Amino acid sequence: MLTIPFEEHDMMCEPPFGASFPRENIGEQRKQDILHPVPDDTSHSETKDTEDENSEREEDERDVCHDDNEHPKRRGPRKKTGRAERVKVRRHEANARERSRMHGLNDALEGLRKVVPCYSKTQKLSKIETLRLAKNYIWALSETLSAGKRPDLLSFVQTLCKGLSQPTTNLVAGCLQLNARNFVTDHNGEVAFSGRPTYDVLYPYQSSDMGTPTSHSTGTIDGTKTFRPYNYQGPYEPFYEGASPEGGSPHFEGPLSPAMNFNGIFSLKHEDPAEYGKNCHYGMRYCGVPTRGALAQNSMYRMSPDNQFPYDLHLRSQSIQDEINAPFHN
DNA sequence: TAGGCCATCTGGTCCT
DNA sequence: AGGACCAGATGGCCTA
Repeated sequence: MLTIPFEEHDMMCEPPFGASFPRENIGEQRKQDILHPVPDDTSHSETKDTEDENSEREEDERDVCHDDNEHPKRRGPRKKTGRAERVKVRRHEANARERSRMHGLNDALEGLRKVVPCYSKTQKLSKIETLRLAKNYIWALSETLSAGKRPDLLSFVQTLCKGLSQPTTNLVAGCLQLNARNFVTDHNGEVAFSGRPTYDVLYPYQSSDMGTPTSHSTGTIDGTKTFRPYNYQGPYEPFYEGASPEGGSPHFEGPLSPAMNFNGIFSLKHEDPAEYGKNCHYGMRYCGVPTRGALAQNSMYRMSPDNQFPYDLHLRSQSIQDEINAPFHN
């Protein structure tokens, strides 16, 4: 606890150490101190803690103490103490830099949280889970691109949840409107699906019957839908034969495709509406929102018959929606 | 209360 | 010398 303000250093530049000297460089507070000096006796009642707190300024003040001829004042035995204080000052500065650095790191991590499939302001992913999910997400998207066809949702989710804790798995599944109870993370971090397939719920428009939607995106997995038997040999399976997100990068045949704009591929189910559109260009439950260039005739992303996104699309603005819909009106 | 997560401090190492 | 980066230690907070 401070017992006195930072006035102790005055003694270093005033008698008996030397005569008066120019004070052009002192701050406003310093000037105030000069105008309203602290009684001398207070400096003698200073505690050790106070000395520590004052050390930084004291050291700086010593450095600028000069006599009228600009010669450094004699510091005598205080020099050793000053060196120690200098070290302490540097330590404080290093601590501040370290804090700042970690804040920057955390800011970047927060940015990462906002672009991985599951983001919630109220239920934040931990740092490690954010990194794991991001890695899995990149992996899953890479697999999708390399497979060149619509991803199998459950495989996709399994990939996303690989190595994640059960709570995070639940959160991801919840964000995708899947029944979290159906995804169980075992002790190896593998995610097993133990429920009914939800394929049709989230892929209402099959490639073979694009014009005959079988369900609506807002359907629930427990609803009375006609489910297509889940095929675990999804597009990722070949890559999981000895490979996984825990291993190396997926094998790509031929040149890598330019990254598609998957920003906002998943909805932010737990996010406040106000934040919903702010963090993603296009928020949706489960639907890639390719950019103009990415959406081709053979796109893996299926459209409803009226060329509108079938998956409960939430757009940040009408202009964005227009931008998305534009390619499909051509 | 134990365990997980986090922020912060701290000392060491490497680099400029 | 000083800054960036890293990892270990520590204590606080929260939750099951």
